[in-house]
Amino acid sequence: MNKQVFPRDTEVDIDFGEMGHSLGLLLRLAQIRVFEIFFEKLAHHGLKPGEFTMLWLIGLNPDTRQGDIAKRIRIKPAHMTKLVSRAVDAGLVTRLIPDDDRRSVRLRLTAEGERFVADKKREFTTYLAQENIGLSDGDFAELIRLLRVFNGMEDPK
Amino acid sequence: MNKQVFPRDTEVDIDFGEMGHSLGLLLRLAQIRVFEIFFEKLAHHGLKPGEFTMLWLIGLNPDTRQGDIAKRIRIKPAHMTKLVSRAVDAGLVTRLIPDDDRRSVRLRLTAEGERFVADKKREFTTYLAQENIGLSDGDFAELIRLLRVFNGMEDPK
DNA sequence: CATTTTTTGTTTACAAGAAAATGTTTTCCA
DNA sequence: TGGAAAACATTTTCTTGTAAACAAAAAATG
Repeated sequence: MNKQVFPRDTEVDIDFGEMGHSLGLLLRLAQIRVFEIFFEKLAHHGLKPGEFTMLWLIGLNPDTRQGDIAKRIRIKPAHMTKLVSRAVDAGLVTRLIPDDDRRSVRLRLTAEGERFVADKKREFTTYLAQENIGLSDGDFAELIRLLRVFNGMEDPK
Repeated sequence: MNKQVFPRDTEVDIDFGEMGHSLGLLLRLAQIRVFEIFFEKLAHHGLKPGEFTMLWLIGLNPDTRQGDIAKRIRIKPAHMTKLVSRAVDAGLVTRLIPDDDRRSVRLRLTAEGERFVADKKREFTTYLAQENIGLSDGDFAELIRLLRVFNGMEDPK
């Protein structure tokens, strides 16, 4: 139930020195941790985090240009093309090329895509259960808040 | 100096919904942000974050097995081999194969490597100056603390 | 001891993602 | 208007990192 928080493997006891407080390194380690939990709990859906996020955003913002979606989640246009193609192939998304600007591509979920996102939504937003993260509710909320400020998504309180 | 007068950067105002509080997404966005600042300020050294971190750890923990270093910073053995080879080619690191266990590879910095790390250390630990991150000193410290707890590197206060 | 199993690192094949080049369509402006 | 520039998405090419197979050495086992 209460997973071990620190001794992940055979503790090798290597000194990080000041690097142990490097934001870049800490973010990387945290992200790997989240990935592990994600795949451990949600791998059976055959989706990767970014893929679900994209579907989610398309669902919330139908008929948005794919480039705008990409910009928002910081993925490159080239990569976005691939993700969208796969989602289209999977029957979850459709492309619409509007007549008033035939350069752009607008996206929306298919009926199946809507169903897919609705079905999975709960699981994908709650896979980080408290027992896995070693943070109190308050600390968890504070971590989210600070990251949001850092990312310019929220004003400091 | 201020905003563009012309319709630049058409901020498209895309709704994240609950995803805007997803730890995974927030970590990813934060990491991209840190990378950008890193390359903006330190690209001229021709080093990537992970490469410097590896040198740093070898310096602090001489004669450690390369696999143990890799484990600590969560990079895969295959990738570690490449990083070490490059560092050896660059004359910054030497491999030692101890007689008592000839499977393992121990690493240490060369004199040049020591000099390199010492020279760059300050810049690599302070590139995230306050103007760049939008967090107060207190919030920044708290963010570091929470990430350390999340990563099992520190007990909750 | 002899042989099986485990540990450790390397090599090879591949996938994810980014940069650069390309092809359209639209906008700008002389 | 008509040509140049910009906006978008895609295709191609490259880098980075991973997984899987492999090789060498050490430990375990009977």
